[in-house]
Amino acid sequence: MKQVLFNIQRVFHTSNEEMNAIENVMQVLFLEKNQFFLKENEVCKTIGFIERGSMRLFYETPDKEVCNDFFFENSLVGSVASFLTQTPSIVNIAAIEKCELLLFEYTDVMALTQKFPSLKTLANIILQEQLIRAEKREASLLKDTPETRFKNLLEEHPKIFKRIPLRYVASYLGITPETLSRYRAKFLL
Amino acid sequence: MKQVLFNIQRVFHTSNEEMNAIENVMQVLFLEKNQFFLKENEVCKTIGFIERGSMRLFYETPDKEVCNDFFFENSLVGSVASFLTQTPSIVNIAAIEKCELLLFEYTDVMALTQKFPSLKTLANIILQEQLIRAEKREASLLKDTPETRFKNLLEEHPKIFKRIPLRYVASYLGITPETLSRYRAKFLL
DNA sequence: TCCTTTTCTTGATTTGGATCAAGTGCATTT
DNA sequence: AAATGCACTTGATCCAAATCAAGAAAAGGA
Repeated sequence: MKQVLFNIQRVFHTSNEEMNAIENVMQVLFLEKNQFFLKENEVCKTIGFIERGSMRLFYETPDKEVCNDFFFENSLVGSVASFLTQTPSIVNIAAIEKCELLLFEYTDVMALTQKFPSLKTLANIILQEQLIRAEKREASLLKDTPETRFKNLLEEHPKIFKRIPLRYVASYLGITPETLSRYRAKFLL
Repeated sequence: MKQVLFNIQRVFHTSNEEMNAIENVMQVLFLEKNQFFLKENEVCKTIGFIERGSMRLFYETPDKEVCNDFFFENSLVGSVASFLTQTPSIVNIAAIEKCELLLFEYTDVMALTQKFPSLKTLANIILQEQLIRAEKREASLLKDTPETRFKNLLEEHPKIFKRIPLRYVASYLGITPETLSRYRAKFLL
């Protein structure tokens, strides 16, 4: 069984019937490095779970790309805002490494949660996690210095530095690659 | 009838039965200037609609307060993340001006949306707005310079400069009061 | 009202990170 | 193995905003 499904069952104790229903609507998608999952102004029609690989969420601006988030195995990927409202996305999402994704169509997700109210809990938890993540990130961008953000990221998600090109990490921290390089030197990384 | 209820009905065409149900569980709360609505580490047990007044959402840090958002008439106030999960909040919310709020308990909201599925649409829209707001703010904090953020805020929400003490606005923009003061002078405000 | 306190402004100085500019290391291709 | 192109590092300079330091102006309180 797919890793993600296994974890869903382990955490949410979904019934066999529910698991079957989920598996029936699920699609598998492979993405090559740098391939897009979602482009700005497109509606996010499917939500994905990452089985293997890593992705990044970013904004295009006239002069640069701004990287806003990273996704790894076992996490949800997509613009929750665009998916829920079925309106054009303001963000882009692309693969950093080769990825294997499990996809769920909007209509299928709605039908599933309609049929199995208990799955709504799962949907709600996902939503809440997004909100909490956004709240924390907003706070960090306002109250922490770039150097503090670097140290926090290093402590909380050291694997990011192993798997993600540093220019994306720099963008995520809101600094230039040069500054990130200097922080790394300073902290003997 | 309360302004907020009037607007809900106008936008969502809620039935009389639904409006009565809403009014029955609704409580009114008056807050004095600087009074807290929600403190860090408390669970956000009620969600409020502002009938009159203004409020701010902020974080405490060892050396300073960081203001993250403002609320005015006709908007929802509370930590959506804490309210939905019924877990301790990481933010504080307090009145800036005298406020009149309409309160809804968590259990009442759940019961209402259970009984009237159409009200879920309303709840979902509120949630989506939060997500979109957070997404945009995150993007702005990463990609815009402080001066650009100032100009955007001035254009989109000029009333903030009229009603909110400038030190809170500075904090919201992620700058010092001195810098905000200089921007204002520069743009002849 | 006057007095106190807080908030906002203005000026001088400092500083952290950006920018500009080479250079180094690594992978991919030929 | 040489050549080409990226990604990253390192150094020098510059600049926007922070900090430090007085004042001026508003807001509250007696």
